[in-house]
Amino acid sequence: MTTDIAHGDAPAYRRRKDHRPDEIVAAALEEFNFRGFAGASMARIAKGAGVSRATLYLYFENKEALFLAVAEAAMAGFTRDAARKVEFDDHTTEETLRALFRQFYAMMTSTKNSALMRILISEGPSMPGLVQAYHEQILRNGRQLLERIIARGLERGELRPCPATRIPQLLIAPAMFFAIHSMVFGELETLDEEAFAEGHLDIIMRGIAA
Amino acid sequence: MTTDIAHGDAPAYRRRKDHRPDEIVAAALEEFNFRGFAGASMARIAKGAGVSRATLYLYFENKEALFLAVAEAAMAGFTRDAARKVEFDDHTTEETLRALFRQFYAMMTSTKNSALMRILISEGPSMPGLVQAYHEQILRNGRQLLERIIARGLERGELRPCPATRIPQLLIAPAMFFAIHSMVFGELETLDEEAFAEGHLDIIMRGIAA
DNA sequence: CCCCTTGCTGACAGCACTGTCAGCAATTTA
DNA sequence: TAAATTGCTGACAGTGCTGTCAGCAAGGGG
Repeated sequence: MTTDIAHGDAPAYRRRKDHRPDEIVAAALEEFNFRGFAGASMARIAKGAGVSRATLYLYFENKEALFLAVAEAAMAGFTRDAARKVEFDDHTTEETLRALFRQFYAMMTSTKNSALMRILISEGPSMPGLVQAYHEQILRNGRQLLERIIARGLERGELRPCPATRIPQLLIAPAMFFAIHSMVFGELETLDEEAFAEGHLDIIMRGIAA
Repeated sequence: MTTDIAHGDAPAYRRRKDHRPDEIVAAALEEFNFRGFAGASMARIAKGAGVSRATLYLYFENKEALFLAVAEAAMAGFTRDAARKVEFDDHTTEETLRALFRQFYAMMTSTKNSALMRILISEGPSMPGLVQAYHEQILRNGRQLLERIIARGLERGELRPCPATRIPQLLIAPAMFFAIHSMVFGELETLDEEAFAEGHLDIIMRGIAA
């Protein structure tokens, strides 16, 4: 009856102390993403992780601690991915931005980041600490990277000084829009990522190029 | 002790059949926005509306019906505001877009629309009907309006055919980004709406102008 | 002034979910 | 193989919430 390898005396459970946390966090991410914090049920998370409900409390103090662990893990994944730095010394600003955007679109549309964004938007008001952590750990670095690229572009005369070069968020806004649009309306109306990203870069480069 | 006008025999409640629904919906919007559907409590909504919990069930069948009424009301408000049509026959495409964007930013950053967006993002996965209604009632019209403006701009030779003119979402993406950014990070980092909108228009016009 | 209609409420039942705990059984050690 | 360790579970208590209902009282009609 159990899904075990061996026939015969099937054990009711296996002891797998070091695999549990990740499996629980993964199941929890899905549940929190779909139902939100309040709507999530520890029972469903346990089921998803293939474990009893009480086990969750062996690894996480309570529901909120598990939630924070999920968010933390998603953020860690984000910064880890972003650590693949964009090398831009040898390239034009356009080439650099193209590479950055490509990487950024891939990251933004990953299911993990979608979940993280949804969680931030949904639970932000009741968990300001989470918002602050995201802001400090992720947004700040992203903005600084962008500012460096822009500064270099201006210095080299490849970009013109304009309102947009003073508000780096303007440059990546369409990518975030795309991610959220896909997340919310993906089932109803699929935007072509390739075409969207290409149009995005096109409009940006024409808009800020010298 | 009651907050009534007259002293003396203060009535415990007043009968106000025709004011109740709006007051309940208003209180519910706030609660749903802050806590999400699952986290919202009918007791808190009742308190916010200055009414007993049982009264909610006189006007709305259950929590979900109240939630849908809230969403419906927010959407109605949205389309009503948008009905102030942008007259663009006599103006250049840039002037038209400028007027449209100004109106759009005002709408997007209103607390009502912020709440609607948060609700859509949070509860969308478990309430696909809501997403579809928003998509049909609001997004479709907005996109068509934009497409008409773009078509006229191309016709007049004020815009150049480019990827962005084929994906109208690209044009308004920064405004939606701004709304969500303000909603989530408004307390930590305030973007200047005026400057952002100006930069947005600047970059767009340079990007798609002929 | 008194009665009738009905908007509104307090109290009740039922449910789902969180967090806990004694004890079972999978695995390790001797 | 037998004993010790400990990862894991089923069952329990407690809580907060939704939806219901008999009845009170505000306001209108006679």
